[in-house]
Parts: sequence; C-alpha cells; structure tokens
Amino acid sequence: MATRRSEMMEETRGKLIQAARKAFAEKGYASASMDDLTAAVGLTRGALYHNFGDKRGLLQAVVDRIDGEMAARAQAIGNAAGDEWAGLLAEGRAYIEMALEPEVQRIVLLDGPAVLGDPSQWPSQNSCLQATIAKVERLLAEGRLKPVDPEAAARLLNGAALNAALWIAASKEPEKVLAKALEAFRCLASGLLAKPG
Amino acid sequence: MATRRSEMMEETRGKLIQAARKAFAEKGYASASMDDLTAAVGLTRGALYHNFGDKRGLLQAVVDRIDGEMAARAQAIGNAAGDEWAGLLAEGRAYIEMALEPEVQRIVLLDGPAVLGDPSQWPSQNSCLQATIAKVERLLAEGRLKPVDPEAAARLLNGAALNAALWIAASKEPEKVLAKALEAFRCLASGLLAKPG
DNA sequence: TATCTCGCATACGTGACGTATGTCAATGCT
DNA sequence: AGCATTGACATACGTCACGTATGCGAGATA
Repeated sequence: MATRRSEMMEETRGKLIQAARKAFAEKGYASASMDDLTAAVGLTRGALYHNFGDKRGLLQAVVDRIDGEMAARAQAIGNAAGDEWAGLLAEGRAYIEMALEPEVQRIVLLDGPAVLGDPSQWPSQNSCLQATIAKVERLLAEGRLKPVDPEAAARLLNGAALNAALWIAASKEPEKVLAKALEAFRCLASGLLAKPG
Repeated sequence: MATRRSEMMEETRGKLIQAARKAFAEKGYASASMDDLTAAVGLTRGALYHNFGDKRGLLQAVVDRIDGEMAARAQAIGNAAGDEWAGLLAEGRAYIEMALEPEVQRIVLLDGPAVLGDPSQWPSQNSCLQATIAKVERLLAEGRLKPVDPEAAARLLNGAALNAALWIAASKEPEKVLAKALEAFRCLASGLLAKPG
C-alpha cells in the first residue's frame, strides 16, 4: 500500500544518486563502472538510463545535490555571523573547509568542470557563488568596500579559496597550511575594504 | 642523411605531442581517439605506447610542454616591468590572458587536474606558480608587503586569476568582463601591500 | 477481466584502450 | 664484408564499458 509508482521512482533515483556519489568520489568519474554502481543498490543500467539519460546526467544530478548542500551550509554560516564583513570571511573559510572533503574535491571541483563544463553555467547556478555575491552587494551598500564589481570580487574570492583548498588537501600538514592560507585570504580580502582594517 | 635514430625518435615524439595537443584541445581528453590522433600524423598507436607508455603519459607530455611555454611567457612579461609590484600585477594579467586560450583551458585547467591529479604535484612544478612565488619573495625582501607566507599568497593570487579567466572565457562580453576582473584583481592584490597603494 | 502504461531488466552492437607479437632498418662485432 | 642484435614501430587481439533496442511484469483504467 501507499507505495505509489512515483514514490518508487523517487526512491530509485535517490539510491542511484547515493551510489554514484560514493563511486564517483572513490574511483573518479571516468573509472566508475555503471554496472558496478547500479548493482551495488540492486539495480541495473536499465534503471539508470531510464532515470538520467546517460552517465553525464547522473553526474549532473550528483553535483546538483552536493552543490545544494554546500550552499545551505555556507548560507547558514554566513547568517550566523552578525557582522557582514565577518560573515564574508567566515564564508570564505567555510568554502575552503568544504572543499577539503575528498568527495567535494573529486566530484564538484575536478570531474564536474571537466565533464559538465563551466560551473557558473550549471543549473545549480553555483549556489556558493550566489551567496558570496549577495554578501558583497550588501557590504557595498553599506559603503564598506571600494567600488568594485560584486560578481568579479565574489568570483576571485571563491577562486582564491578554491585554490587554497586544493593546496591544503595535497599538503602533508593540513593544519599548518590551513593557517597560512586563511591568513593570506584575510590579507587579500582586506584589499577590498574602503578603509584598511 | 644524418637522420640518426634518436633524432627520428624526437621527431616522432614531437609529431605525436603536436597532434595530441590539437586533439585534446578540440575533443577533450576522454573523447580523443588514439587511433585518429596517431593516424593524423601518419603513425599508429604502436608509436604512442612505445614513446609515452599510455594515454595519460601523452597528456602529461602535452601539459608539460604547454606549462613550459606559459612559464616562459610569464617570466618574460614579469621581467619586462621594471618595478616588482607592477611586475606581479602584469604577471597576473598575463596569467589571466593565457588562461583565455581554449587550448590552455581545456588541457591544462580542466582535463589536466582531473586526469593527472593536483597540478602542484606535476613534474613541470606548475612553473607559473614558481615564478609568482619568486616575485612575492622579492617584494617581501623589499618590505613592500605585509608579512605573509609567499607560497600562500602566490597560490591564492593564481587561484583568483584562474577563476577570472574561466569566468571571462564563459562570458559573452569578454572585454567588459576582463576589465571588471582586472580591476577586482588589483583590489585584492593591494590587500597584500604593507601601505595601501 | 482485458488492456494499457511504465518502470526496469536483459541482450546486443560499437568503439576504444592496452598488450603481445611480428617486422624491418640501423648498429656493432669479427 | 657478413652476421647477430637492438630498438622503433606496425598489426592483431582480448577486454571492457557505454548506450540502445527489446521484453517482461505489476499496477492503473475502463
């Protein structure tokens, strides 16, 4: 009872996305076998091609889900800080820390762009970027920043944070490197301030 | 005459690298067929696997070559500017502009990291990064920067520039966006200065 | 109850990678 | 000079994964 077909469908999609998330993170997109992946949740490739069209479609779905989760976390952290400027820095830190998770790195930062193309064109609209842009615009309205294009500033900040994350992830002393990176990030970001803080 | 075997070898390697450069740039790493690629220069896969081991080896060789060219250009531009700080900014601009070339974008920035792993671990040592680090260290020695870790600063600067390039490349008005990005880049970079310029 | 729909399994074709084997020219030794 | 050896490259094959076409069974519909 109550197991309607659409609910079955949703459950199947969920199971496939979850399995793909694991497989893509562990083996990488190219080396992940669709046969293994689907068998891991008791299905076959038929279900996959029925629900997602092709392998890329599945990756897109996985990326959308992860991106959504990241946006939620970033927004929560940004809103937690009372001060807007502190919020921006906290968001940068959060972004760096999220990008430290192997799953995020492999799927969203490496295979995602290579397979799906430029992240800023994704349906999920690079939610983190949107959040950062919003924060920069609010700071601009308060007159606390030099006159600068909000999108440009947000993109460069995110880019800096991203590279910091990749650096930290590859390093042997993540904590030390994290400290250095955060310090440098604060320095760079302070270049945006109208009056140096 | 004088066609010694080592010279033949070098010529073969060169032809393969050149063909791969074209194929990888146009079709992407995954979709580039080794059969087509080698046939385009009158060879077969045999030559390829003999010279480069596997498909990844060929990509590595291509990346190394492009990376080397980029480093040479960046160094030339950096040295051309008399002032160190101006040199750093010029280098950032050069990096952004180089990353605008589709070949660089596709091969070095997208497929490269996805297939070969973290760029900073590449044999070519991410030559651009090394150049930037050197410049930052010189500026530090001159006391013109806040005390900051040179590698951290260089990595974040490069990351910002990289994201700027990807943004510009995906945009419909590259010139306008380039201007915005460069302005934002100057702002961010000025955050490193000991006394705001 | 008969039929229709639809979610999914199964079987097949295609294309690409990597390897094992063969061939031919250039070099070294006697 | 004549023969053996090395090494660069071609060729043929095995394997594997993707995507498609077809088939089946359960629930919806009348």
